[in-house]
Amino acid sequence: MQPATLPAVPIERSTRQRAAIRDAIDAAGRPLSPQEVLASAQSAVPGLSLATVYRNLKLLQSSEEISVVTLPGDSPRYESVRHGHHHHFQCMNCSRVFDVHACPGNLAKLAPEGFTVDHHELTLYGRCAACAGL
Amino acid sequence: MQPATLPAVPIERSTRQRAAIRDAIDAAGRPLSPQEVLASAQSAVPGLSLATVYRNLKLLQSSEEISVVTLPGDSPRYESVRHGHHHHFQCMNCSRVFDVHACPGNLAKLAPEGFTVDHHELTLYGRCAACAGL
DNA sequence: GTGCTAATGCGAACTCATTTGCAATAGAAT
DNA sequence: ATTCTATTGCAAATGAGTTCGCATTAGCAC
Repeated sequence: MQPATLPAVPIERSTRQRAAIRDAIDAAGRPLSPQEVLASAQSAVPGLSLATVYRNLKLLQSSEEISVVTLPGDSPRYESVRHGHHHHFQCMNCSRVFDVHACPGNLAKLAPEGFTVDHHELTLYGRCAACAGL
Repeated sequence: MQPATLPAVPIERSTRQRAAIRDAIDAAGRPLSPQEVLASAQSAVPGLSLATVYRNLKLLQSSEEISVVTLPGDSPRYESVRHGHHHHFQCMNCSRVFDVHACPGNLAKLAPEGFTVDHHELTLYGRCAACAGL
């Protein structure tokens, strides 16, 4: 099930924490888990807490700056909404998730008779460039 | 991450409960959640408990009779190993999962340079035949 | 600078799927 | 029928991820 898009709600104030979280996600170029966001944003704001990461992930979704990426059997990742339609690759060694800017397309015809297809998710599994030799 | 295939372990005894669980999954023709397995198998064994469903799902995996289906952002489903390589469709209305016996194929080339692709998962989302009109 | 209150950090609390301890039940070999 | 122990049902316990209460801090409008 895909999360319904929340109505865009303005964010009241700008804080160092929020900026660090937003920057971490924008800079990553791949979907980050809350833990990865925390680790990355803590280099800008050392005292940053995981609760604040979660609160801001929710706010940034509401303000339509980031979107959720759910992969099979794994907890959600977050990425900038800038990336258009694309898919994901998960490394079987390091578990990191990468963007795949390609799409087989025209998948609606794969569905059984009488089914309507709204969207799709494709996940590739294998070794990322860094883990390929291991 | 894909679960490693466990070494096949023989099941010791045959019980009404296990037979009902196996039958429910074989008859479904689509991946069932533990709750769905419970509901279906309870028509054969009214007193069946969810703990027994979980225990048998694990056993039937070990004996390589069923396999796990993990969908983005949802808990695992189970299906008979008989089905070969295929994909899934999840209804956005009733959340049920159906098999899609088709595959876009040749997805390895979608991955970034230096990445190796081992396997893939594709999930279609939309309305199943029963929910299409709603 | 002052005041208002959104936002934060902390730890406790919660959710929900799954697992486990234990006494009772029931396959199946004898 | 007897025995051995795998299996079951129940309820309590787990575990990972996420949320919440509350006192404190810090944007930002004035």
